[in-house]
Amino acid sequence: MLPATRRRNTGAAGIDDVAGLAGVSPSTVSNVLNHPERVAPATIDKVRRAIAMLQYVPNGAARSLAAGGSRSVGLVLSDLGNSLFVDIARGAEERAAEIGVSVILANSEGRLDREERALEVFEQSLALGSLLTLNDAEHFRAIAARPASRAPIIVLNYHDTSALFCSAHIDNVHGGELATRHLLNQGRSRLVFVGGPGSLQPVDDRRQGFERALAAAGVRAAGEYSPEQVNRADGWLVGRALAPRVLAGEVDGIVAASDLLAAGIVQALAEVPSIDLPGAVSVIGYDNNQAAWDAPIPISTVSQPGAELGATGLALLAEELSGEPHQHRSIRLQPALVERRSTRRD
Amino acid sequence: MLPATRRRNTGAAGIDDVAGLAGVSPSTVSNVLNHPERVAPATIDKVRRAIAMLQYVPNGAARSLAAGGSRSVGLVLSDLGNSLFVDIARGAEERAAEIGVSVILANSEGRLDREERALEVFEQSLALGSLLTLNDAEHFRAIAARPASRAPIIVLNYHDTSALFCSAHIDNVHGGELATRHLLNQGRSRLVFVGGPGSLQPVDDRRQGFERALAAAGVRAAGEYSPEQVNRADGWLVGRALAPRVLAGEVDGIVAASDLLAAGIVQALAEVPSIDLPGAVSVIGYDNNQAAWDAPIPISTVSQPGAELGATGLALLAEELSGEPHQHRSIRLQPALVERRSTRRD
DNA sequence: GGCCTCGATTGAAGCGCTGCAAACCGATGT
DNA sequence: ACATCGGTTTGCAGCGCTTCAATCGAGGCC
Repeated sequence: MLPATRRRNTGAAGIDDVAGLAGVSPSTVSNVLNHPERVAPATIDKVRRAIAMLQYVPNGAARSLAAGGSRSVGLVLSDLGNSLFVDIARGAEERAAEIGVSVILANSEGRLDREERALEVFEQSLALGSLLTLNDAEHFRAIAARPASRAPIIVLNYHDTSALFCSAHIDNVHGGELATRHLLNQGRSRLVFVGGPGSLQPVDDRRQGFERALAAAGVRAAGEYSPEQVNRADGWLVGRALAPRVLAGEVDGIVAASDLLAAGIVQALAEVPSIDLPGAVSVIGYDNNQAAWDAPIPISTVSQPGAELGATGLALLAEELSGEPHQHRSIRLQPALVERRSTRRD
Repeated sequence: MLPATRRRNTGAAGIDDVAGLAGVSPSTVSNVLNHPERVAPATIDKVRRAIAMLQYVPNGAARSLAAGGSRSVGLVLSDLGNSLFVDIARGAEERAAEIGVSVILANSEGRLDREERALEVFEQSLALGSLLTLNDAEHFRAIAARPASRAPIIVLNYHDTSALFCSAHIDNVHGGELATRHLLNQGRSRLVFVGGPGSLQPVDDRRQGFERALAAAGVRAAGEYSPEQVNRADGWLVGRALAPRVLAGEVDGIVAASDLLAAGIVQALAEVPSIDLPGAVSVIGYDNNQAAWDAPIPISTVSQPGAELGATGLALLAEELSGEPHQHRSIRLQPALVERRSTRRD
């Protein structure tokens, strides 16, 4: 077991040592660090030199305590394996750098306990605020029910009407429509939707988009499938189940809620030699993951502006922290269709 | 621009409020939080109730300051897009949970400035220590040259003999041998190695393994290629260059330093109809990324125990923090061969 | 019954830094 | 020569918590 804390008195230089060496008061050293504009250039120089000489590293805890806050924001990601979240992190980091704060990350694996734990850690390290990616109503409620934290939370990748938080998300309903309309435009009319557990908001929204697009076109769905998960193995199973229906001409287009799912489906379908893909059936995925790119038959998909989502989240946080009178709001970003071979009818 | 700090006096409950409500002294509340064994059970109960009632959240900065340290460790990852690093994070988190600390992540994108910045942030938030993934000697030197930080640093995915830090890495030389021997065992003898910039230690080690395996078999290499990067596009270019040599029978096996590279090569080769793959040429990658799985022809690869690497790093850190007399050491983990279709000769 | 012991509790002293108001100082205006 | 005025610098009072020595009280022992 680790010792509860580090030893005190690590012999490291403190602000007083720097002040002594530079021949100024500790306050001046502090000012050099935090409000250089108030300090005469010559003094800044002296102090900087002393800092370098002593290899002084300010104690962040003391700083945060005295100042009442830090210069970092937390970002809780629900799936590091999904490039969407990596993009979110990149976008947030870029925007953070612009306004001079740093981003610290945590990985929740989509588990509520870990989401809460991460928020707690961020709060305790006095983060200015936290961005949290969420994808399910139950988690949202749990987070909303938490004792109001000191620092604001921005919810990403989830939308609701409660206005409890600022939030930003990508329009999955529209994304679902985009994918579905793409197939309809190619003359497909016997479409099925394959989505994971309906409790995941993004998946459910995509399904709604699917239905909406069909309704607009006056077409009836040829079915919906809900595997337990949205991964490749489940996609493969669904693909197996779908193969006979494709052969029977009952299904000529498949809208999948994720690229992994789509990749599994394509793989299963490709194993049946008599199925011509994409001739007889179009498959479209969602997310624009590497899986879609890499597939034997590159898979059409809907790409999400992850970096923009991260940047937007950070901007919302900055806005909320700015001190201006603030009204929670929700920003919606739009996904885009990416056409590849799995939906090309030559 | 953000305000430098949060407002003071956020009306949130403090330890004194809890103490007041529970009818004990602040010290006792602190003891309940940090040394419950010193407090009478009945008192613990009272205090816990008061904490819940007031939704008290201890101020981490004050805690860290007073205690001289926090309960979290930092982990700087160089490429969130590569599943190896995600695995490292998972392994480290799991091990951290076991010993009751939390892991905070930062993404360096393999850039030195960001590596340093992240370490700084971790230090300032008084992390117990940091794990840092590194992959190039220049960065290693820069980190080693840093003013000695308060908290220990463990280097991951890089090895050296300096014993400046504890470190853990995966034996890339052996991995390279594994890959190469696999091709040799299948009767391939005209092998080329395709690796990225030699400055990347993992890539260079894999190349060494390649050479060592050839030397042991008494075979001469049919060439080495060093694209700028180790991504798919560069792989594709190399594949193009290699195609005529494959057709001419000069090359019958390709050892690539990454799966992305291998995927690009396979793609380029597959575009030449007269090349039989894997009949005429075997291709093997490295990393066991999704790219290898997903490829039109699934690519054999070398899988790395990323989670184990992360867990090992955390164990080393715990050891170094334990206070026992400590000697820096370096742990080497072994990769494993994963056979797929790209090297199957039927 | 008085004295000692030991677990439980407490008061006070910081942890290292920042913010603020007061102090300082050379320059300017009259 | 003196009051005034910005730009600089400084001393002081905490930030909210932990720690440690000191205190308290209830048994236990002779």
